Amino acid sequence: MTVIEGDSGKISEFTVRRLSGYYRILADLERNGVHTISSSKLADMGNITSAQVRKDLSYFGTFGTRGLGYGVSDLKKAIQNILGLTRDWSMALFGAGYLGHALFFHRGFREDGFVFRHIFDSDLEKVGTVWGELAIEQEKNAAEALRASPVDIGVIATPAAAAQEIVDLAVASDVRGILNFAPTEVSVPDGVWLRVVNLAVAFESLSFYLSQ
Amino acid sequence: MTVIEGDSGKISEFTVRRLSGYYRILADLERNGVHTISSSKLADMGNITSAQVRKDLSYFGTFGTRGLGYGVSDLKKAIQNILGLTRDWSMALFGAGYLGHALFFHRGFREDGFVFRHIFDSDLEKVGTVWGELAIEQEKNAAEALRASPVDIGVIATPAAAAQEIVDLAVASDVRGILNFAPTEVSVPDGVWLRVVNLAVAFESLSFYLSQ
DNA sequence: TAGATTGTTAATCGATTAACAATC
DNA sequence: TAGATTGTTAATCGATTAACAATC
Repeated sequence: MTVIEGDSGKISEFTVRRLSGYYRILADLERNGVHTISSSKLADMGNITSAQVRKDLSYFGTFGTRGLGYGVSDLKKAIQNILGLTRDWSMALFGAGYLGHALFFHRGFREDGFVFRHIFDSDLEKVGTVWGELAIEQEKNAAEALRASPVDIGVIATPAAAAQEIVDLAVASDVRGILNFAPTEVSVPDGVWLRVVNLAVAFESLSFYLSQ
Repeated sequence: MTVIEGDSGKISEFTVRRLSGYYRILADLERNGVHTISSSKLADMGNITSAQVRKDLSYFGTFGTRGLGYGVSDLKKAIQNILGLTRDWSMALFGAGYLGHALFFHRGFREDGFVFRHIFDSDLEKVGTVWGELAIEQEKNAAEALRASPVDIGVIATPAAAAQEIVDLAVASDVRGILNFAPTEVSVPDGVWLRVVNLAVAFESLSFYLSQ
Protein backbone atom coordinates (compact mmCIF):
# COMPACT_ATOMS: atom_id res chain seq x y z
CA MET A 1 0.00 0.00 0.00
CA THR A 2 1.36 3.36 -1.02
CA VAL A 3 1.19 5.89 1.77
CA ILE A 4 2.03 9.52 2.09
CA GLU A 5 3.44 11.38 5.04
CA GLY A 6 1.20 14.24 6.00
CA ASP A 7 0.59 16.51 8.96
CA SER A 8 -1.68 13.96 10.55
CA GLY A 9 0.53 10.92 9.92
CA LYS A 10 0.20 8.44 7.13
CA ILE A 11 -2.83 8.40 4.89
CA SER A 12 -3.52 5.09 3.20
CA GLU A 13 -4.74 4.84 -0.35
CA PHE A 14 -7.88 3.16 0.98
CA THR A 15 -8.76 6.34 2.80
CA VAL A 16 -8.07 8.52 -0.25
CA ARG A 17 -10.25 6.40 -2.48
CA ARG A 18 -13.09 6.57 0.02
CA LEU A 19 -12.71 10.36 0.28
CA SER A 20 -13.22 10.48 -3.46
CA GLY A 21 -16.42 8.47 -2.92
CA TYR A 22 -17.68 10.79 -0.18
CA TYR A 23 -16.99 13.72 -2.44
CA ARG A 24 -19.21 12.37 -5.20
CA ILE A 25 -22.01 11.47 -2.78
CA LEU A 26 -21.86 14.91 -1.17
CA ALA A 27 -22.02 16.56 -4.59
CA ASP A 28 -25.15 14.50 -5.34
CA LEU A 29 -26.71 15.45 -1.99
CA GLU A 30 -25.93 19.12 -2.51
CA ARG A 31 -27.52 18.98 -5.95
CA ASN A 32 -30.61 17.49 -4.33
CA GLY A 33 -30.80 20.26 -1.75
CA VAL A 34 -29.83 18.17 1.29
CA HIS A 35 -28.19 20.35 3.95
CA THR A 36 -26.91 17.98 6.63
CA ILE A 37 -25.90 14.34 6.74
CA SER A 38 -24.76 11.98 9.48
CA SER A 39 -21.81 9.64 9.21
CA SER A 40 -24.17 6.68 9.28
CA LYS A 41 -26.30 7.97 6.39
CA LEU A 42 -23.15 8.72 4.40
CA ALA A 43 -21.86 5.26 5.25
CA ASP A 44 -25.06 3.61 4.00
CA MET A 45 -24.75 5.44 0.70
CA GLY A 46 -21.17 4.23 0.27
CA ASN A 47 -21.65 0.69 1.57
CA ILE A 48 -19.27 1.10 4.50
CA THR A 49 -19.53 1.73 8.24
CA SER A 50 -20.10 5.03 10.02
CA ALA A 51 -16.96 4.45 12.09
CA GLN A 52 -14.99 4.26 8.86
CA VAL A 53 -16.38 7.58 7.65
CA ARG A 54 -15.53 9.33 10.91
CA LYS A 55 -12.10 7.73 11.06
CA ASP A 56 -11.26 8.76 7.49
CA LEU A 57 -12.26 12.36 8.17
CA SER A 58 -10.46 12.46 11.52
CA TYR A 59 -7.08 12.22 9.74
CA PHE A 60 -7.67 15.70 8.35
CA GLY A 61 -9.52 17.57 11.09
CA THR A 62 -12.96 17.86 12.63
CA PHE A 63 -15.74 18.74 10.22
CA GLY A 64 -18.94 17.76 12.00
CA THR A 65 -21.09 18.86 14.90
CA ARG A 66 -21.84 16.37 17.66
CA GLY A 67 -25.52 15.59 17.80
CA LEU A 68 -26.16 17.06 14.35
CA GLY A 69 -23.86 15.57 11.75
CA TYR A 70 -22.04 17.26 8.88
CA GLY A 71 -23.01 20.24 6.76
CA VAL A 72 -23.16 18.87 3.21
CA SER A 73 -21.66 21.90 1.46
CA ASP A 74 -19.02 22.47 4.11
CA LEU A 75 -17.87 18.85 4.11
CA LYS A 76 -17.87 18.76 0.33
CA LYS A 77 -15.67 21.85 0.21
CA ALA A 78 -13.37 20.42 2.87
CA ILE A 79 -12.89 17.19 0.93
CA GLN A 80 -12.44 19.10 -2.31
CA ASN A 81 -9.62 20.91 -0.58
CA ILE A 82 -8.09 17.73 0.87
CA LEU A 83 -8.13 16.05 -2.55
CA GLY A 84 -6.50 19.05 -4.23
CA LEU A 85 -9.50 19.71 -6.45
CA THR A 86 -9.53 23.46 -5.90
CA ARG A 87 -6.99 24.00 -8.63
CA ASP A 88 -6.62 22.84 -12.23
CA TRP A 89 -4.33 20.01 -13.27
CA SER A 90 -2.97 20.11 -16.78
CA MET A 91 -2.55 16.80 -18.55
CA ALA A 92 -1.07 15.28 -21.68
CA LEU A 93 -2.76 12.30 -23.29
CA PHE A 94 -0.47 9.72 -24.86
CA GLY A 95 -2.26 7.43 -27.27
CA ALA A 96 -5.24 8.62 -29.33
CA GLY A 97 -6.93 5.23 -29.56
CA TYR A 98 -10.36 4.19 -28.36
CA LEU A 99 -9.51 4.49 -24.70
CA GLY A 100 -7.71 7.80 -25.11
CA HIS A 101 -10.74 9.08 -26.98
CA ALA A 102 -13.07 8.06 -24.15
CA LEU A 103 -10.83 9.68 -21.52
CA PHE A 104 -10.44 12.86 -23.52
CA PHE A 105 -14.15 13.35 -24.02
CA HIS A 106 -15.26 12.05 -20.62
CA ARG A 107 -17.42 14.74 -19.01
CA GLY A 108 -16.66 15.38 -15.41
CA PHE A 109 -12.87 15.30 -15.60
CA ARG A 110 -12.79 18.84 -16.92
CA GLU A 111 -15.38 19.98 -14.37
CA ASP A 112 -13.16 18.45 -11.70
CA GLY A 113 -10.24 20.55 -12.93
CA PHE A 114 -8.44 17.93 -15.03
CA VAL A 115 -7.70 19.56 -18.36
CA PHE A 116 -5.95 17.99 -21.34
CA ARG A 117 -3.39 20.34 -22.96
CA HIS A 118 -1.78 17.89 -25.40
CA ILE A 119 -2.69 14.76 -27.30
CA PHE A 120 0.18 12.71 -28.71
CA ASP A 121 0.09 9.73 -31.01
CA SER A 122 2.74 7.88 -32.99
CA ASP A 123 0.39 7.23 -35.90
CA LEU A 124 1.03 9.96 -38.48
CA GLU A 125 -2.41 9.36 -39.96
CA LYS A 126 -3.92 10.72 -36.74
CA VAL A 127 -1.58 13.67 -36.34
CA GLY A 128 -3.39 16.91 -37.08
CA THR A 129 -6.84 15.49 -36.35
CA VAL A 130 -8.66 17.84 -34.02
CA TRP A 131 -10.43 16.60 -30.89
CA GLY A 132 -12.52 19.27 -29.23
CA GLU A 133 -10.22 22.20 -29.82
CA LEU A 134 -6.95 20.30 -29.57
CA ALA A 135 -4.97 18.92 -32.50
CA ILE A 136 -3.25 15.56 -32.13
CA GLU A 137 0.53 16.04 -32.13
CA GLN A 138 3.36 13.77 -33.24
CA GLU A 139 4.55 11.63 -30.38
CA LYS A 140 8.16 12.06 -31.39
CA ASN A 141 7.82 15.82 -30.90
CA ALA A 142 6.39 15.37 -27.42
CA ALA A 143 9.54 16.38 -25.51
CA GLU A 144 9.73 19.64 -27.41
CA ALA A 145 6.00 20.33 -27.16
CA LEU A 146 6.03 19.68 -23.41
CA ARG A 147 9.02 21.98 -22.97
CA ALA A 148 7.07 24.78 -24.63
CA SER A 149 3.89 23.97 -22.71
CA PRO A 150 4.44 21.68 -19.68
CA VAL A 151 1.80 19.63 -17.88
CA ASP A 152 1.33 18.19 -14.40
CA ILE A 153 0.08 14.74 -15.36
CA GLY A 154 0.78 12.24 -18.15
CA VAL A 155 -2.11 9.96 -19.07
CA ILE A 156 -0.86 6.78 -20.70
CA ALA A 157 -3.33 5.15 -23.09
CA THR A 158 -0.84 3.55 -25.49
CA PRO A 159 -0.44 -0.15 -26.25
CA ALA A 160 1.40 -2.09 -23.55
CA ALA A 161 4.61 -2.35 -25.58
CA ALA A 162 5.05 1.42 -25.80
CA ALA A 163 4.00 2.32 -22.27
CA GLN A 164 7.33 2.33 -20.39
CA GLU A 165 9.07 4.35 -23.09
CA ILE A 166 6.30 6.94 -23.03
CA VAL A 167 6.32 7.06 -19.25
CA ASP A 168 10.06 7.75 -19.35
CA LEU A 169 9.49 10.51 -21.88
CA ALA A 170 6.76 12.07 -19.74
CA VAL A 171 8.92 11.85 -16.64
CA ALA A 172 11.83 13.46 -18.49
CA SER A 173 9.42 16.24 -19.39
CA ASP A 174 8.82 16.88 -15.69
CA VAL A 175 5.31 15.55 -15.19
CA ARG A 176 4.68 14.98 -11.49
CA GLY A 177 2.13 12.21 -11.91
CA ILE A 178 1.34 9.35 -14.28
CA LEU A 179 -2.03 7.74 -14.82
CA ASN A 180 -1.40 4.42 -16.51
CA PHE A 181 -4.24 2.83 -18.48
CA ALA A 182 -1.94 0.59 -20.54
CA PRO A 183 -2.20 -3.08 -19.57
CA THR A 184 1.37 -3.41 -18.34
CA GLU A 185 3.44 -2.64 -15.27
CA VAL A 186 5.46 0.58 -15.59
CA SER A 187 7.93 2.12 -13.19
CA VAL A 188 8.58 5.74 -12.29
CA PRO A 189 11.42 7.31 -10.31
CA ASP A 190 11.00 8.58 -6.75
CA GLY A 191 9.13 11.85 -6.61
CA VAL A 192 6.74 10.95 -9.43
CA TRP A 193 3.32 9.62 -8.43
CA LEU A 194 1.80 6.70 -10.28
CA ARG A 195 -1.82 5.50 -10.43
CA VAL A 196 -2.83 2.43 -12.42
CA VAL A 197 -6.18 1.58 -13.96
CA ASN A 198 -6.16 -1.90 -15.42
CA LEU A 199 -9.41 -2.81 -17.14
CA ALA A 200 -8.43 -6.44 -17.65
CA VAL A 201 -8.11 -6.91 -13.89
CA ALA A 202 -11.74 -5.87 -13.42
CA PHE A 203 -12.98 -8.34 -16.04
CA GLU A 204 -10.77 -11.19 -14.84
CA SER A 205 -11.63 -10.67 -11.21
CA LEU A 206 -15.33 -10.85 -12.08
CA SER A 207 -14.64 -14.01 -14.05
CA PHE A 208 -13.01 -15.56 -10.99
CA TYR A 209 -16.00 -14.98 -8.75
CA LEU A 210 -18.48 -16.09 -11.42
CA SER A 211 -16.54 -19.34 -11.83
CA GLN A 212 -16.79 -20.30 -8.17
CA MET B 1 -13.22 -6.55 1.32
CA THR B 2 -15.39 -8.93 -0.65
CA VAL B 3 -14.40 -12.53 -0.17
CA ILE B 4 -15.59 -15.80 -1.55
CA GLU B 5 -15.83 -19.14 0.14
CA GLY B 6 -13.88 -21.74 -1.78
CA ASP B 7 -12.38 -25.15 -1.26
CA SER B 8 -9.28 -23.66 0.31
CA GLY B 9 -11.07 -21.14 2.53
CA LYS B 10 -11.60 -17.50 1.77
CA ILE B 11 -9.90 -15.80 -1.13
CA SER B 12 -9.56 -12.05 -0.81
CA GLU B 13 -10.00 -9.71 -3.71
CA PHE B 14 -6.40 -8.61 -3.23
CA THR B 15 -5.26 -12.12 -4.11
CA VAL B 16 -7.54 -12.31 -7.15
CA ARG B 17 -6.28 -9.01 -8.52
CA ARG B 18 -2.69 -10.12 -8.10
CA LEU B 19 -3.46 -13.42 -9.85
CA SER B 20 -4.66 -11.37 -12.77
CA GLY B 21 -1.30 -9.58 -12.71
CA TYR B 22 0.68 -12.82 -12.59
CA TYR B 23 -1.35 -14.07 -15.53
CA ARG B 24 -0.39 -11.10 -17.69
CA ILE B 25 3.28 -11.31 -16.72
CA LEU B 26 3.36 -15.04 -17.44
CA ALA B 27 1.75 -14.47 -20.83
CA ASP B 28 4.49 -11.91 -21.60
CA LEU B 29 7.21 -14.32 -20.45
CA GLU B 30 5.76 -17.15 -22.52
CA ARG B 31 5.68 -14.90 -25.57
CA ASN B 32 9.36 -14.13 -24.96
CA GLY B 33 10.28 -17.80 -24.78
CA VAL B 34 11.04 -17.93 -21.05
CA HIS B 35 10.45 -21.42 -19.66
CA THR B 36 10.83 -21.15 -15.90
CA ILE B 37 10.50 -18.36 -13.32
CA SER B 38 11.05 -18.12 -9.58
CA SER B 39 8.65 -16.48 -7.16
CA SER B 40 11.19 -13.74 -6.53
CA LYS B 41 11.61 -12.88 -10.23
CA LEU B 42 7.84 -12.86 -10.64
CA ALA B 43 7.57 -10.67 -7.54
CA ASP B 44 10.09 -8.18 -8.93
CA MET B 45 8.08 -7.89 -12.13
CA GLY B 46 4.92 -7.19 -10.19
CA ASN B 47 6.41 -4.93 -7.50
CA ILE B 48 5.53 -7.24 -4.63
CA THR B 49 7.33 -9.79 -2.44
CA SER B 50 8.14 -13.40 -3.28
CA ALA B 51 6.37 -14.53 -0.11
CA GLN B 52 3.22 -12.86 -1.42
CA VAL B 53 3.44 -14.72 -4.73
CA ARG B 54 3.87 -18.08 -3.03
CA LYS B 55 1.13 -17.35 -0.51
CA ASP B 56 -1.34 -16.34 -3.23
CA LEU B 57 -0.67 -19.51 -5.20
CA SER B 58 -0.80 -21.70 -2.10
CA TYR B 59 -4.53 -21.03 -1.72
CA PHE B 60 -5.13 -23.03 -4.88
CA GLY B 61 -2.55 -25.80 -4.83
CA THR B 62 1.15 -26.41 -5.42
CA PHE B 63 2.41 -25.37 -8.82
CA GLY B 64 6.18 -25.10 -8.44
CA THR B 65 9.21 -27.29 -7.96
CA ARG B 66 11.44 -26.65 -4.95
CA GLY B 67 14.87 -25.59 -6.04
CA LEU B 68 13.70 -24.79 -9.58
CA GLY B 69 10.72 -22.45 -9.56
CA TYR B 70 7.61 -22.51 -11.74
CA GLY B 71 7.10 -23.63 -15.32
CA VAL B 72 5.87 -20.52 -17.12
CA SER B 73 3.34 -22.25 -19.39
CA ASP B 74 2.09 -24.56 -16.66
CA LEU B 75 1.58 -21.77 -14.16
CA LYS B 76 -0.07 -19.59 -16.76
CA LYS B 77 -2.52 -22.39 -17.59
CA ALA B 78 -3.17 -23.02 -13.91
CA ILE B 79 -3.99 -19.37 -13.27
CA GLN B 80 -6.09 -19.20 -16.41
CA ASN B 81 -8.07 -22.03 -14.96
CA ILE B 82 -8.34 -20.46 -11.50
CA LEU B 83 -9.58 -17.18 -12.98
CA GLY B 84 -12.19 -18.94 -15.11
CA LEU B 85 -10.60 -17.83 -18.37
CA THR B 86 -10.86 -21.21 -20.08
CA ARG B 87 -14.41 -20.49 -21.18
CA ASP B 88 -16.14 -17.60 -22.90
CA TRP B 89 -18.23 -15.03 -21.04
CA SER B 90 -21.02 -13.37 -22.98
CA MET B 91 -21.69 -9.74 -22.20
CA ALA B 92 -24.18 -6.97 -22.91
CA LEU B 93 -22.96 -3.39 -23.14
CA PHE B 94 -25.32 -0.74 -21.80
CA GLY B 95 -24.47 2.74 -23.05
CA ALA B 96 -22.92 3.31 -26.47
CA GLY B 97 -21.03 6.46 -25.50
CA TYR B 98 -17.31 7.15 -25.60
CA LEU B 99 -16.48 4.75 -22.80
CA GLY B 100 -18.73 2.02 -24.13
CA HIS B 101 -17.06 2.43 -27.49
CA ALA B 102 -13.62 2.04 -25.94
CA LEU B 103 -14.66 -1.05 -24.01
CA PHE B 104 -16.34 -2.62 -27.01
CA PHE B 105 -13.34 -2.21 -29.27
CA HIS B 106 -10.67 -2.87 -26.65
CA ARG B 107 -8.44 -5.63 -27.97
CA GLY B 108 -7.61 -8.26 -25.44
CA PHE B 109 -11.02 -8.67 -23.86
CA ARG B 110 -12.21 -10.84 -26.71
CA GLU B 111 -8.95 -12.82 -26.68
CA ASP B 112 -9.51 -13.36 -22.96
CA GLY B 113 -12.92 -14.81 -23.72
CA PHE B 114 -15.07 -11.77 -22.95
CA VAL B 115 -17.46 -11.37 -25.87
CA PHE B 116 -20.09 -8.69 -26.34
CA ARG B 117 -23.41 -10.08 -27.64
CA HIS B 118 -25.55 -6.97 -27.29
CA ILE B 119 -25.15 -3.20 -27.30
CA PHE B 120 -28.02 -1.16 -25.88
CA ASP B 121 -28.54 2.57 -25.91
CA SER B 122 -31.50 4.80 -25.11
CA ASP B 123 -30.60 7.28 -27.85
CA LEU B 124 -32.70 6.38 -30.88
CA GLU B 125 -30.21 8.18 -33.13
CA LYS B 126 -27.65 5.52 -32.29
CA VAL B 127 -29.96 2.52 -32.59
CA GLY B 128 -29.16 0.55 -35.72
CA THR B 129 -25.59 1.80 -35.92
CA VAL B 130 -23.27 -1.16 -36.39
CA TRP B 131 -20.15 -1.62 -34.26
CA GLY B 132 -17.93 -4.41 -35.50
CA GLU B 133 -20.66 -6.83 -36.51
CA LEU B 134 -23.16 -5.89 -33.85
CA ALA B 135 -26.02 -3.42 -34.29
CA ILE B 136 -26.91 -1.11 -31.41
CA GLU B 137 -30.31 -2.06 -30.00
CA GLN B 138 -33.00 0.01 -28.28
CA GLU B 139 -32.48 0.01 -24.56
CA LYS B 140 -36.18 -0.29 -23.89
CA ASN B 141 -36.19 -3.60 -25.80
CA ALA B 142 -33.33 -4.95 -23.72
CA ALA B 143 -35.41 -7.29 -21.54
CA GLU B 144 -36.88 -8.94 -24.59
CA ALA B 145 -33.57 -9.11 -26.45
CA LEU B 146 -31.86 -10.66 -23.43
CA ARG B 147 -34.64 -13.21 -23.06
CA ALA B 148 -34.03 -14.31 -26.64
CA SER B 149 -30.27 -14.24 -26.25
CA PRO B 150 -29.08 -14.12 -22.60
CA VAL B 151 -25.66 -13.06 -21.37
CA ASP B 152 -23.49 -13.72 -18.33
CA ILE B 153 -22.32 -10.18 -17.64
CA GLY B 154 -23.82 -6.70 -17.92
CA VAL B 155 -21.33 -3.90 -18.59
CA ILE B 156 -22.72 -0.56 -17.40
CA ALA B 157 -21.35 2.45 -19.29
CA THR B 158 -24.38 4.72 -19.00
CA PRO B 159 -24.53 8.12 -17.32
CA ALA B 160 -24.70 7.96 -13.51
CA ALA B 161 -28.38 8.85 -13.39
CA ALA B 162 -29.42 5.82 -15.44
CA ALA B 163 -27.06 3.27 -13.91
CA GLN B 164 -29.17 1.74 -11.12
CA GLU B 165 -32.19 1.32 -13.36
CA ILE B 166 -30.10 -0.44 -15.99
CA VAL B 167 -28.45 -2.64 -13.37
CA ASP B 168 -31.91 -3.69 -12.18
CA LEU B 169 -32.92 -4.46 -15.74
CA ALA B 170 -29.78 -6.53 -16.30
CA VAL B 171 -30.28 -8.39 -13.04
CA ALA B 172 -33.92 -9.09 -13.94
CA SER B 173 -32.58 -10.54 -17.20
CA ASP B 174 -30.52 -13.02 -15.19
CA VAL B 175 -26.99 -11.70 -15.66
CA ARG B 176 -24.70 -13.18 -13.02
CA GLY B 177 -22.23 -10.31 -12.91
CA ILE B 178 -22.19 -6.54 -13.33
CA LEU B 179 -19.21 -4.42 -14.32
CA ASN B 180 -20.05 -0.86 -13.39
CA PHE B 181 -18.17 1.94 -15.15
CA ALA B 182 -20.78 4.58 -14.34
CA PRO B 183 -19.60 7.10 -11.76
CA THR B 184 -22.16 6.17 -9.11
CA GLU B 185 -22.76 3.55 -6.46
CA VAL B 186 -25.15 0.81 -7.59
CA SER B 187 -26.49 -2.15 -5.65
CA VAL B 188 -27.18 -5.71 -6.74
CA PRO B 189 -29.05 -8.51 -4.96
CA ASP B 190 -27.29 -11.46 -3.33
CA GLY B 191 -26.05 -13.94 -5.88
CA VAL B 192 -25.03 -11.30 -8.43
CA TRP B 193 -21.38 -10.28 -8.49
CA LEU B 194 -20.43 -6.64 -8.86
CA ARG B 195 -17.13 -5.05 -9.90
CA VAL B 196 -16.66 -1.31 -10.04
CA VAL B 197 -14.26 0.73 -12.15
CA ASN B 198 -14.43 4.40 -11.24
CA LEU B 199 -12.18 6.55 -13.39
CA ALA B 200 -12.76 9.69 -11.29
CA VAL B 201 -11.30 7.93 -8.24
CA ALA B 202 -8.03 7.35 -10.09
CA PHE B 203 -7.73 10.99 -11.12
CA GLU B 204 -8.75 12.35 -7.71
CA SER B 205 -6.45 10.03 -5.83
CA LEU B 206 -3.54 11.19 -7.98
CA SER B 207 -4.56 14.78 -7.31
CA PHE B 208 -4.44 14.11 -3.56
CA TYR B 209 -0.87 12.82 -3.64
CA LEU B 210 0.29 15.57 -6.00
CA SER B 211 -1.14 18.18 -3.63
CA GLN B 212 0.87 16.99 -0.63
C1' DT C 1 -32.77 18.33 29.71
C1' DA C 2 -32.79 14.06 26.63
C1' DG C 3 -31.57 12.26 22.30
C1' DA C 4 -28.40 12.19 18.70
C1' DT C 5 -24.09 12.00 16.80
C1' DT C 6 -19.24 13.17 16.64
C1' DG C 7 -14.22 12.30 17.46
C1' DT C 8 -11.13 9.13 19.32
C1' DT C 9 -9.27 5.17 21.76
C1' DA C 10 -8.81 0.38 22.22
C1' DA C 11 -9.99 -4.19 20.33
C1' DT C 12 -10.38 -6.94 16.47
C1' DC C 13 -9.68 -8.62 12.17
C1' DG C 14 -7.24 -9.77 8.15
C1' DA C 15 -3.38 -9.08 4.97
C1' DT C 16 1.55 -9.14 4.41
C1' DT C 17 6.05 -10.62 5.48
C1' DA C 18 9.79 -13.26 7.60
C1' DA C 19 11.64 -17.45 8.43
C1' DC C 20 12.68 -22.09 7.66
C1' DA C 21 12.01 -27.09 7.01
C1' DA C 22 11.24 -29.75 2.92
C1' DT C 23 13.09 -31.10 -1.24
C1' DC C 24 14.42 -30.63 -6.10
C1' DT D 1 26.23 -33.40 -2.42
C1' DA D 2 25.49 -28.19 -2.22
C1' DG D 3 22.72 -24.50 -3.76
C1' DA D 4 18.33 -22.90 -4.84
C1' DT D 5 13.71 -22.30 -4.15
C1' DT D 6 9.18 -23.87 -2.78
C1' DG D 7 5.19 -24.33 0.49
C1' DT D 8 3.74 -23.20 4.94
C1' DT D 9 3.75 -21.59 9.70
C1' DA D 10 4.22 -18.00 12.88
C1' DA D 11 5.10 -13.04 13.56
C1' DT D 12 4.12 -8.56 12.21
C1' DC D 13 1.86 -4.90 10.42
C1' DG D 14 -1.93 -2.09 9.28
C1' DA D 15 -6.84 -1.43 8.35
C1' DT D 16 -11.45 -1.77 10.17
C1' DT D 17 -14.75 -1.80 13.73
C1' DA D 18 -16.74 -1.35 18.33
C1' DA D 19 -17.40 1.33 22.06
C1' DC D 20 -18.02 5.41 24.55
C1' DA D 21 -16.99 9.96 26.57
C1' DA D 22 -17.72 14.50 24.85
C1' DT D 23 -20.99 17.65 23.48
C1' DC D 24 -24.39 19.78 20.38
